[in-house]
Amino acid sequence: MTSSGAPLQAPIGTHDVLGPASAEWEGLIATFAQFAYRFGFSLIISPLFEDVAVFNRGIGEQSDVAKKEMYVFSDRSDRTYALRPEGTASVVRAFVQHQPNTPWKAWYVTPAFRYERPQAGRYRQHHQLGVEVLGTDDPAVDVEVIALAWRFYEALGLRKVRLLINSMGHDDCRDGFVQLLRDHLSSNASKLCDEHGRLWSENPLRVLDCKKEACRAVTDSGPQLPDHLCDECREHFDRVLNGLSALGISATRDPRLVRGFDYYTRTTFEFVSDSIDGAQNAIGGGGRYDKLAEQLGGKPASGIGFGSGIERLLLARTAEGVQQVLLKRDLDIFVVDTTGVDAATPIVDQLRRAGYAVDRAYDGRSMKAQMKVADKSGARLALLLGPQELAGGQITMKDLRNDDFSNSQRTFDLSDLVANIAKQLEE
RNA sequence: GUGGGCGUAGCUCAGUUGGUUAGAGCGCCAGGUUGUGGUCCUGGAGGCCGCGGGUUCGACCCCCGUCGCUCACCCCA
Repeated sequence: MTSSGAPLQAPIGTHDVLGPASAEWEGLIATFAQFAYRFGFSLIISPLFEDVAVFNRGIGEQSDVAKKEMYVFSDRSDRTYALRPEGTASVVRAFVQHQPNTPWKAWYVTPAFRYERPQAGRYRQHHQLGVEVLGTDDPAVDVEVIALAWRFYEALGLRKVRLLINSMGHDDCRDGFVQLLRDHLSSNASKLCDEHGRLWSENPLRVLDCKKEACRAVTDSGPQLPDHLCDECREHFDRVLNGLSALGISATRDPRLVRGFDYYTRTTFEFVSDSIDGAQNAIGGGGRYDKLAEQLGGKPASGIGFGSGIERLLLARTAEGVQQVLLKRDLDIFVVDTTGVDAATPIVDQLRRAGYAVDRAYDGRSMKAQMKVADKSGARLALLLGPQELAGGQITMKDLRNDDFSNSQRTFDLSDLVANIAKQLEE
């Protein structure tokens, strides 16, 4: 279990994002930032690790994540921290700590860590982007948060996404339902699947989520969550459903949808991609958490949010064959210098200060070699500096996208450089 | 935590019933006379064949272990 001798590599279940993949990531994140901005959210950056209590009290000590998937560690002063396993708890902790004016709308993009066996669409470090709204329980906010996710997925080109939605109820009605469910499970415990036959009493709601036939049969015949909502919760849920419907967002009610964290109340929802085979088809999810701020030691404040896994969004995009380019980051100019006196450096600096994206070759390679690099860089223009140009105070500009080699370049005085480039790039 | 598949150059992969200097394509580097890219041609660099042990005269190939990758179960993003 040591790393001695073996070549260093990224830890199990983690990966480096580089090359074309990083451009896709950059585009995805930029797109989300744009949507968050349009919807009135501001970016929040909070610590990657928190006092372990933030997560234990947040997502629930009985949840699988808290029990066996968290990266917990002690620092040199023996404080116990955990790497964030999800995005919401930290944001709510920050809300409690700083007490910003409400409603408070924050968006984030962050790594999340869970100690699990990796497989397709599941990693020990994955990345989420999401939003949280605190300080209001207006159903219009539920609708807005879901709509943000929905419109974002649309912008990514995803078409095979389904929205599943449920209401967990609030305090009393939820607790009442759990009691009924507990009674039902208790008298049918022998019929449950192996795992839940043993564990149902720890967290009865989880049994609803079990996909095994045995558990399904038992829960089908038992109490149903939607039948036990109080009048207020029912009205809230109806307003959410109506609001979505008014926006043309179709939601499928799923009474079994309880989600993995204990903090959810009322609205819960999940986005699944029908293009992804296998179990990792949830590309996003979220819900309302009206007690979480209190659980983290703050004043009562309602909240709702959603998070989406970047890796799974990309998986879904690939599965759907989406070719859409989200972000173009082509270079404007590539500078080739064969003068031997590094004439490129001040030119490159001048052009970058003028706002152009500029790169150059290094190591004094041959003009042919530098031109090949220029070609591969994707730059629109190449600037050539050789002994001839140097002697005459000139520079040669070549349009790399012009197929006609003989007519693709011209030489002019260095003092006319920026003006000529501006003109050329306009075309 | 449990099970299946796989680990040969930077990447994708060949490698004949175990037999001598381990190959290809792509990429990379250098050339193809006079300072110029995308096609083409030539040459070159680059591999403890994941790691350790075993069987054998001899192992990339067979056996065991180990590490890693991958897929699935569980759960989730």
